[in-house]
Amino acid sequence: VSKRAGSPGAGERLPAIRATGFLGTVTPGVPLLTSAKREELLQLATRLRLPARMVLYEEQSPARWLFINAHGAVKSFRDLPSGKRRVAAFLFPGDIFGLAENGHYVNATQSITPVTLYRIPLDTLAEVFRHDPELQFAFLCKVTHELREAQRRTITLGRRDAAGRLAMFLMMLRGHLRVTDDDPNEIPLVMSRSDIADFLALSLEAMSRASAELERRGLVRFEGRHLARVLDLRRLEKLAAAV
Amino acid sequence: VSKRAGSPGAGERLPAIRATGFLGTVTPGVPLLTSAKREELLQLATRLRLPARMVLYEEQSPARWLFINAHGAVKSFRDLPSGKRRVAAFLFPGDIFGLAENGHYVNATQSITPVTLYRIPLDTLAEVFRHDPELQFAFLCKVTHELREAQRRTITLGRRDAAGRLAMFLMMLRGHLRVTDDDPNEIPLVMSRSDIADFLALSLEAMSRASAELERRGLVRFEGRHLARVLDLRRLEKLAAAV
DNA sequence: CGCTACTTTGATATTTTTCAATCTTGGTGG
DNA sequence: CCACCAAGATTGAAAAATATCAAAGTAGCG
Repeated sequence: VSKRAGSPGAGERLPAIRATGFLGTVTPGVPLLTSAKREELLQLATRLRLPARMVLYEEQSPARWLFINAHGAVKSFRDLPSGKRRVAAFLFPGDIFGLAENGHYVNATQSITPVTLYRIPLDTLAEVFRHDPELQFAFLCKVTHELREAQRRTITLGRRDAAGRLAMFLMMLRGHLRVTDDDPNEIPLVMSRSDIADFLALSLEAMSRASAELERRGLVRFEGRHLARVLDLRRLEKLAAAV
Repeated sequence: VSKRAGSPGAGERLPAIRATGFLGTVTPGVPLLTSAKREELLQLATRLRLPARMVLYEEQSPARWLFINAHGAVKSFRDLPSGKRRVAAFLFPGDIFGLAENGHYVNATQSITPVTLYRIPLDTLAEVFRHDPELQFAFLCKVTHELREAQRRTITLGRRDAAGRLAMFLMMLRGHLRVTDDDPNEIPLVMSRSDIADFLALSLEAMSRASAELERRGLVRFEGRHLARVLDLRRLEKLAAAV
């Protein structure tokens, strides 16, 4: 088995697709694809390493590739006529993006950190799906997984209170931590406050006040701009769950 | 080709799956499944006819079937600890529901009107997917389609103004009208105001005031509880698009 | 060390929620 | 056929929360 384009660093190989099965047949935590299948996918993909703040594609531009995030963070967003911006999703390693609608991307995407991506031509993918049901099934599970996350988020946004929304966001990020990460109470915040505000549909100021409130109540401490330390998980969970 | 369980009435056959492809290869409006494939699906499915207000399954209950809506309307929802209810989706003919997470349904579902559903055992479906990539692909497109709708909704909910949210909802419903329907300006509202409020994450009162505002501004007239007549499509679209 | 971008804080305005009461409508039974 | 009932829907007034506008404070980076 040859490694293409040199030896990727740790965490930069084609990652397991992050998802849980929808049939109850897939055990959580078990990768959806065997390593053989992943190797097969690799043959189709081009690896890209890109710096932070790079626009991957624009809203409504013609869709040619599907992307798999292997390392780093990407945001998917839309700019509204009013000048507001809504972040549709943050994409972490193991996440897929670039699913299009009638041949056009729906959201714009931009790297937040330096990223490593695998890029697969959509027509190739369609062809592969025709011949490889197992591979397609992995994608189906993944998209289903993302659909559930989107629905969950819908419920998040239904909340009135800014602090509760932020709590849900932090718990969401915490859920994305790899088990290998050192301290599960340290939540890295790769994105800016402004990005979080756009994600939670809050004004930047409301977002800032919400984080101040979480600190005041002793649930979380924000250490610098890029780390949230959970101080009282029990109460943070409770706040995130409620409403 | 035999019709099982007698001759279904119009609109109660296994419907085309409502979706647009994500590869740009599927022409909008063209059914994802050939009639042969639909017939194949039929062999696996059980047809159910149920009255209005029937609970199809509870939140977090073990998932055994996937459902395809053939006729009528269903709501998918979650009840929150506070007693509030959030409607995750309204499901119309051609919609699929019952995608589970680790073997359990995520939302509860209830029929709004009398419905005709096709029910397919999940394990059967998994088996079929293994052997029939084309059929699986139709489902993949459908789930992708629903993911986009969920993301769009996320943006809807990000709006502050109740009237704008209601306008977006009405435009969404209008998009679901079949081309065969008589007057594209008559939007049937099968669900209650309360359901709409739960869908838009508004209080019932705010919902009511929002509809009053749309009427006052001459965009829509609500004729009885179950019909919205669009009076000024241009301005309604504008209101729905803005922000 | 200073610039620039990002973030926080303060005060006011706008909007929605909440609580309470009234009004409609559709269905039922006398 | 009509009156009544109950669920659903509307309206009003006060309370709570976020948006907005404005200004000051921080931190990262060259």
